[in-house]
Amino acid sequence: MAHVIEERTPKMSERSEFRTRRLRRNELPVDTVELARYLIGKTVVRETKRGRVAGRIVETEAYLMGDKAAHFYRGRTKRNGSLYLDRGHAYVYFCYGTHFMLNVSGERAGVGGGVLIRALEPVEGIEWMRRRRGTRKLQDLARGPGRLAEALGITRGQDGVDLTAAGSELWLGTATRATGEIGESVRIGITKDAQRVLRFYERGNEFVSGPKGMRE
DNA sequence: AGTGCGATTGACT
DNA sequence: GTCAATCGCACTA
Repeated sequence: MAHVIEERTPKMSERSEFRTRRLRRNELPVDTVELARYLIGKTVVRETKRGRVAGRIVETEAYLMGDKAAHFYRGRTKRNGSLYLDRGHAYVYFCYGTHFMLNVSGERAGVGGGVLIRALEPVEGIEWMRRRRGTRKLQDLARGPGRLAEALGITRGQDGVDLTAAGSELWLGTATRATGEIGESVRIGITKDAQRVLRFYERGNEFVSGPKGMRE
């Protein structure tokens, strides 16, 4: 078995010496909008047999009760049930017949609320992200909700996973470094309740999705 | 049982 | 800039 030894010094984003710890449920705000802000700078970690893939959250959107753009606007259904689990559970939605999207439930059990994770700054397992995504370009690995899910190998199989449970295959971790200033804007790609300011992102971060004006 | 469409992406003019 | 891909699900009947 031949091994290729990387001789150059890895870039900061490729080092796996960062430290992160699984967030406990009682550390998560009990409010979807607060959670959407809180999650900026935190990590999403995916554990597989092959190893760990992780990224730093740089963009989120909140979906609330009474919000026409929310998947649970018309009530609880077979598909959206995970959005009614206690805060910190995964809701994975299959969209356009091609992409999965990762959300984190944001309220107490029985109340609907979700935070869509829209973009990650790759932190660990970058070679695995490249293989899953079929591109080398660091900026395109997890910039956008569909890309992010693909990079982490997330499918409906992860729907309902408790992101705070010990040993879960997918979890939320503490920040690996200081979080920058948080910007706000309207949400991307929706048509109903489109004027509401419920998108949050780390200002100036190159891994945030959307046009230039929505990243600064 | 049939239908319309969506919290996107990548390829192409 | 435009546009097709491609599927499950919720809604109508």
